[in-house]
Amino acid sequence: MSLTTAAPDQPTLYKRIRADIEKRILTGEWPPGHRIPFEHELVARYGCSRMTVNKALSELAQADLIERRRRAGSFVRRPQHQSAVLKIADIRAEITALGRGYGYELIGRKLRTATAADRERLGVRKAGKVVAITCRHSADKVPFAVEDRLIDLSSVPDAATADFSREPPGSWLLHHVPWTEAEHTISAIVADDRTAEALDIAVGAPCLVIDRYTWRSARTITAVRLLYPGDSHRLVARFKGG
Amino acid sequence: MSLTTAAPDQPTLYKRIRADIEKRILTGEWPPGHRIPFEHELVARYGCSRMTVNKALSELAQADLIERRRRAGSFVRRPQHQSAVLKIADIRAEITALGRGYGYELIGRKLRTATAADRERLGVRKAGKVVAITCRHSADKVPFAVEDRLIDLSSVPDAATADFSREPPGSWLLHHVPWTEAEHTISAIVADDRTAEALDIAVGAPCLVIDRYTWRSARTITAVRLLYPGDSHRLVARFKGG
DNA sequence: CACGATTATATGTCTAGACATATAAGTCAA
DNA sequence: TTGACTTATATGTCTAGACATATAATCGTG
Repeated sequence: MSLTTAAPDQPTLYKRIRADIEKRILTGEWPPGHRIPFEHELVARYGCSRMTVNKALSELAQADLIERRRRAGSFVRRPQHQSAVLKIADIRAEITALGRGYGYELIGRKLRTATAADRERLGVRKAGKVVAITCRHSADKVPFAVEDRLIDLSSVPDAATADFSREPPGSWLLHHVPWTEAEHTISAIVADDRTAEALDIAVGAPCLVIDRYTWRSARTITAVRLLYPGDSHRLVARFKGG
Repeated sequence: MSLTTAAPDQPTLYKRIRADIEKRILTGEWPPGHRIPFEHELVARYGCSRMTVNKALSELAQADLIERRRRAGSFVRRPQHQSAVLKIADIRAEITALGRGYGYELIGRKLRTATAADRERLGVRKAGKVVAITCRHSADKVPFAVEDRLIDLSSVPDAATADFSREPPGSWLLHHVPWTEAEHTISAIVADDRTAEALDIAVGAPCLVIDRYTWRSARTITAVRLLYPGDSHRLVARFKGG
């Protein structure tokens, strides 16, 4: 072991500049609207080139913490309170992350020409073929969620022959259709007879509903409705901003 | 009007490079795991300096579309399906965005020393002062949501004297406490007597519940519970990734 | 063959310039 | 006072280099 103290593992300069400024914004020292120092002032303060401070400021602008205006300068933005990052994990991953045993059960699978209701659910015009799947996810043998899914076979032909009796359709799609976009709608209902039975809860008990509609470059892939017992399941979203 | 066609307003070079690569990833031409060309290859292809392609690749890495490994290269990442951006707007903004008339009504306001229940809800140890507020938001005179809020006065002393009879506490806090962090929990319940009356729905009807806990550099600010009629209100989240 | 040392290489960061461009601010005329 | 024109300036992008650093691949040795 050397006698000289090892230098603390300093982050790179541009990261330090970014962190310095971020701290002042987050603590309120530089409130919304405050003009942060010009690039050339930061260059002087940190003794580096403009590209270095530019990289720091560009990243802050990308994170929506500051707004950069030509000729005017860079300004602290007002907090962006309207968006939160909601973690919607794969159900299997969610359950195993809780340290519980994952169980999957296929309840029904039908291959059919899309009905009017199917077409509306998938948001398509043409009456192509679809697969309708109903299944149940459980944690330690206790029902965790029931899934009701429609897959558009004109976009994912392979789904017609996939074996969903072992593998959940969500996982299968994840590995066969990369980089989709999706829209989630969250609502609440009370359990009807069928739902109550599937989830092993009382009729009239609250259920949290997640409807997910997934597409890939303007092509519909799948529409899924997930029903969770409302008093047990909780979705947690964290975000930054007022 | 000139006879020469105006040049299309080209984006800058690094943006074009980024878009080119992004397109190949999103269309599946370069699937997850695919090694994208080395920086020096892109330099040759686009006839620019390395800093330019580096900027494009760095942004793709920041967006989690690619992973960069020293000595090995840059690789297309697997889709990050687990996070969605959930828009949780200010209720007033949400209602006016729907083109409906916003209404606000203060139901109750109490200033008290934190009870044990208050302390647990706020996640604090000490029994300081708090304000408890109950209010209702409506759209075109129809109840839209009821709010039940607790504000920690040791963090936000001004809230003790703020007038919440006209301004909703959410808006007030937004303008007085910038850049907080928050955690949302979403669940479902059925309406009890009081909730049913406040929302003008039937007892036993489903309600969507959002619990939001807000802090600022380790200091609790506020805890709020929002109750929405479950069959009418819908939260929409969009995201990218499988 | 297993394992440690060496080397090659792709990315990470940085510099000291350059020109482009949007726009705030100033100037001047109607 | 108002509107049109000019100018100054901060940011946006880019270059052609440089050295640092992590690590995949290779080489040597026991």
